[in-house]
Amino acid sequence: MTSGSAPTGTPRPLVRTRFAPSPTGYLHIGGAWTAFFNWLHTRHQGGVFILRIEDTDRSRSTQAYEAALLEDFRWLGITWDEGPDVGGPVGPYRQTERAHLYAEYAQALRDRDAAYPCYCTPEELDAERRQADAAHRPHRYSGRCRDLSPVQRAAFEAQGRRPSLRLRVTSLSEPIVIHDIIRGPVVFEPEHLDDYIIVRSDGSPLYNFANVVDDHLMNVTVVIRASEHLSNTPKQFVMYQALGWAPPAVAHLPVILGADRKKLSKRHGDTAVREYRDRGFLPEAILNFFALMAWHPESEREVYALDELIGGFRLEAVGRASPIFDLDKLTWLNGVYMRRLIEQDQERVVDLCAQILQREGLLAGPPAGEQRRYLSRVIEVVGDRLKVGRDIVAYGDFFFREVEHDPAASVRYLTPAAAPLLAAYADALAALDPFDAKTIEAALRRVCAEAGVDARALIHPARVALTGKTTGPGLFELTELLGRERGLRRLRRAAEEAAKSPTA
RNA sequence: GGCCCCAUCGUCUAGGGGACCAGGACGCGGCCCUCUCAAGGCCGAAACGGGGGUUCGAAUCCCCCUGGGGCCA
Repeated sequence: MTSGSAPTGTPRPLVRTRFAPSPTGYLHIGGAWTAFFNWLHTRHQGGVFILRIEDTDRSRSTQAYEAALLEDFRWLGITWDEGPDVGGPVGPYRQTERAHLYAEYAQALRDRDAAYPCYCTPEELDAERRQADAAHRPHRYSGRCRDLSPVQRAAFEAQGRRPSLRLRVTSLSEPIVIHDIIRGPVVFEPEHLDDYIIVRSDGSPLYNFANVVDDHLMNVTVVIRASEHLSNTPKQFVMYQALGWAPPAVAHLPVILGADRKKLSKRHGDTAVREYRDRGFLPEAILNFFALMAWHPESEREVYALDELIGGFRLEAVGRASPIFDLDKLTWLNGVYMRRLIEQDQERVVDLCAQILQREGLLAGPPAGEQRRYLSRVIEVVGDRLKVGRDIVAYGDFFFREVEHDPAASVRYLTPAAAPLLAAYADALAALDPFDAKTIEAALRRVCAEAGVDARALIHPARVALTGKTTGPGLFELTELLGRERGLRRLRRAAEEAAKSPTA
């Protein structure tokens, strides 16, 4: 920034957004997507993105999950400017460390009589609800504690009752209109609101209260969150009024659905970002894929660099309909990025595959030296079959362990007719010099020509012999990499097996 | 059950009154390439949920219905 430049006119208010996860599990695809749209909008506007930890549910929140959350965001490349680890001017950034603030504003509301203590027991409230149900009326709190006298309150206290705190919702006849950036005006009739609890009898604040206090104190200017919170918005709107604060702008994103059109959950398979990481997905592919749900950048392309996404992002243009999570498309996109990476930054692919191979028990530890070069060659040979990291196992496991013949492949190709061909081929390879893809191919074709058979009659059995499968990398390349010794052993073993195989 | 949201190919989407007998992508099918599988190339099937309006004209605007979803209970 140039120090000499004079500011002109009113300074543009800085955009401040936040993502506020609960550390009760691993980062969810839906949460990551929501955070990403927050992040895109903020980076587009040159604003500040805040990470706030909503850990008020102490029974389910853990430090381990919080650490995992931060780790997953870092892995994705979603960075925050203020948060529990980096701090910031409006901290702390963990709700459990902000208890004094909720207490302070709860007291302020009480002092102003905008909130009142409610002594109803769960049983009494339950009875109210059942009555409403029986009468087929929507249940709202009766408000029986709304106008208790000091004497009545003292009497309840004397009984040992601990009050919760309820917001006195001034029942205006005016509808509440939320101007949602994505959805436009959304109207809520006030009679559906009741005096809701903002602090439990144990003193812990409820979501709609803590959230409002935090967003306001953290100067959040736009709340971008999933539309499952849309019905909470009028409650919060009333809260802002009670506190005398101006509410932030809101934008409600649609909810990501599974193939059955239900909210994406564990039933649909992997929903944690971490699981995709473990399967060998690339963060840049995931973000690119995220950008294609409920939004689409400019042109008729699917692949976008991150700075293009930031440059072109428009919150108002985000779709209102819920997208279905399409794993096929993510996998395809990951393949696009993987192929590019093999060309441009193979070391990253090596690291990715190494981790997966270790987890599968196919590598003892992080590969170094000769082993690393070998893995690198395996990746080249597997080539564009590698769409996700895990494919290294599906296509290249035989490079790291003994072959196991797939039964169906064995029945089909390791036949008595193939046995002499495999044996002859093994003999030919034994004498080969040099031992490379080119000479290997020539040797195979020679064996077939001498036997008067099509090359396929040997190629397919040889692949099964060497890899155990009917699909995979080119036979000659993989044979070269496997090496003469292992190649001969596998071919001869397969030749024996084929000779003993019953004729079809 | 109450409140709210949503609706273009199977899926992600473009489109915002005439440019649309609706474009792109994934997936699917066929062909080419080829030692298989991928990748790549070419071709193809595939959608405006229904009904009323408004308008000279509606995928686009309005209403109703239907369907789906979310929240609360």
